[in-house]
Amino acid sequence: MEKMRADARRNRAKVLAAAEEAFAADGLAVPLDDIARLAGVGAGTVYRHFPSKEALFQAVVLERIEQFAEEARALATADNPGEAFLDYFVRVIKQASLNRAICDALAETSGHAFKAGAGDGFRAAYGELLRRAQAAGAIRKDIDADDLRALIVGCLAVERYAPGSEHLVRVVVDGLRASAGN
Amino acid sequence: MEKMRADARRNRAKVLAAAEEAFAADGLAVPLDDIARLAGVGAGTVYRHFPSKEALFQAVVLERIEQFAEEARALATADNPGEAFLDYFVRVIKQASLNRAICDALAETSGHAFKAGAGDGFRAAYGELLRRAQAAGAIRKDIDADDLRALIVGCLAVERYAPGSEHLVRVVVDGLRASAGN
DNA sequence: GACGATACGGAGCGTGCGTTCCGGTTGTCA
DNA sequence: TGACAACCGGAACGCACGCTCCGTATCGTC
Repeated sequence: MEKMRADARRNRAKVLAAAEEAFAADGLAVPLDDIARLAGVGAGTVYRHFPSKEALFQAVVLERIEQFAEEARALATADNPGEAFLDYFVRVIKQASLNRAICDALAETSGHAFKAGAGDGFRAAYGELLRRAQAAGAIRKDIDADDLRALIVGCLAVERYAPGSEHLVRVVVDGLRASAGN
Repeated sequence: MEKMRADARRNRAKVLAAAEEAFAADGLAVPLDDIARLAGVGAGTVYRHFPSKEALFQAVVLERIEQFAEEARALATADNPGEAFLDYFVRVIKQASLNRAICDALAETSGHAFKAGAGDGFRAAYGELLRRAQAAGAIRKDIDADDLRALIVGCLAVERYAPGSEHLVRVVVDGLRASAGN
């Protein structure tokens, strides 16, 4: 991984960049040949660097998910936990809706992808944000971190079905406030 | 359609029944050969009765959608428009979440399916329910019928990601109440 | 019962995609 | 600079699926 030949390292980077772009545009559905062509590389070269299309997808996506986790951790000490949480919730949805790779990754149910602890940092981070907002009395208490992820997936589906309708996310946000149900 | 041979009519019914079951279980993704086998019929026979897999899917799904529309029309004169609307909203989601064919049909974006007026009865029916509930001051006024459909699609995504979590639908329901945002 | 029309079944075609294989090329190091 | 190992490209394989084709079986009718 470090003592790679120069061209190998170069090609690996090109593949990653191409995959990032292609997956962002069309999600996991993009054919691997398209990624290879976009990278200016043969399909075999992709497989020399990544054991499968799925692995390449995860390599691209995990980095981005980790960015989300980082953002969440930075907000963990915010003055207003309720605001911080809701802003974060909305921002994640807005960002993810611009990137089909992230959508597909978050919606991944079968678990064969991020089961092995990957993405857990993300979960822990927004879970903490949620807990603080609930403790501050800003967010209803009958939901947990997993529920939240499900809601994010749902909002992404809404955004995909009716692009650019942020007021629908606001419906969910209003439903999350403590004043609503619970 | 009427002067069909007896076996043809029989096989058509068998195909429809099999398709209903298979699509309900796995949505549009189910291979057509599976439907044929389940119906005890060759693939060619399916194509004699339906020009394409998509057409068969619509034949199965439209009937069901029309049931939803009927239900909505029956509720249009209910005493409490707010309650009637929300109950209907929840019931549609609950029913649809048990049937992947319906989920796929409702989430259909590309429009090549129900564009030609099909399913418009459904839209009109729940639109009317929504309008009455809004007029009664029970539901926020910044959403329309299309928004509602998007929310249904979102709730179905939630239900698919986290099966059996009805309290998440309640989050959306609470967000829809007039007391929430608007 | 026999004949024409109609319908049936399932093998086969075309396509798209993930993955593998291998002859040729290129980087690296002595 | 020569030689070996690492690497590359892209043709080819296997598989799945939508759809078609055609020899055969079945139905309706006289």
